[in-house]
Amino acid sequence: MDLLSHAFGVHYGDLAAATAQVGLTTSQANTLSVLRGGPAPMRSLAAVLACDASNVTGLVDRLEKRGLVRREPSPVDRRVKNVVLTAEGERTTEEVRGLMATTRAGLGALSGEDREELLRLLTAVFGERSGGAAG
Amino acid sequence: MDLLSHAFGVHYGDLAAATAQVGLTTSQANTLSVLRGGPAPMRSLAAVLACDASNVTGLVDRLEKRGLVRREPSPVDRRVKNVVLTAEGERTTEEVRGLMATTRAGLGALSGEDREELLRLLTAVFGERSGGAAG
DNA sequence: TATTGTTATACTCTATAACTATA
DNA sequence: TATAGTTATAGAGTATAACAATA
Repeated sequence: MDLLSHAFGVHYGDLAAATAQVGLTTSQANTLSVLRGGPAPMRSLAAVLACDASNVTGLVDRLEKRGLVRREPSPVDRRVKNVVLTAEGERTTEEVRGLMATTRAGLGALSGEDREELLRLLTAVFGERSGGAAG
Repeated sequence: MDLLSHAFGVHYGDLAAATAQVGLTTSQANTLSVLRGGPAPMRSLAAVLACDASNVTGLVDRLEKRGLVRREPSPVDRRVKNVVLTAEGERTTEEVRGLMATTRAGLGALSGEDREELLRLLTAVFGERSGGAAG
């Protein structure tokens, strides 16, 4: 358990460094990561991000101000606003993913077998991965 | 990598839930966790927690206000204040550890062999664990 | 009536810069 | 001069409560 905590701490450091490198917070990067799966209403974002809806307003405000996302009115429900990645938002999202993929050298050093084994064990403990929600 | 992010997200949720259950934030719990290894000057805390020293002031302020830690003047350097866990601080720290140990059912369901294997792989990727710093 | 998104408010975390007491 | 801790300030994340528009 202590080892798990340590691993998570290291990973969080990796993530914070990668996102800071493109001028984002981890929450902002996480939001972009969710939107990589397609547009989502504010309310859905709040559910996936496991935070209050009022929080998403500010989060999207800041991302929108940087031109990374865009609010679009829903064609079917005038209460709803869909949040969409802009072209620059997509680019930035992939940039963070690229940084994360190359940061942790130890992961690349694993043999194919070991990597599969790690995947199996993590899935057994933490369940299936669903979207791209990073944390 | 997506799987790693997912696992970390789940683990962070576990940690946030466990700490919230005793009325702490993850940063506060993390601070207590570090102090479990013994008293530490404000400056050392900042180094271990990887944050600015000014930050630690507020962090310790709030923990002290709740009676979980205590500031003690260093006998050898009058500039230094050592932060020490109080009895209640120790109790709370162990409570969080207990909650974390029992929360993730999948971990307990692993065989002894699998657990050793997971330990080996995580160490290979993220390095040795040092203290009890959770994150 | 219920739901979506927003605003107002408050607390925590975080960093930078300036300050004090001490070394 | 340099270091330890604090304070002032600011921005970001977070939650609760109240609100307008829409369903």
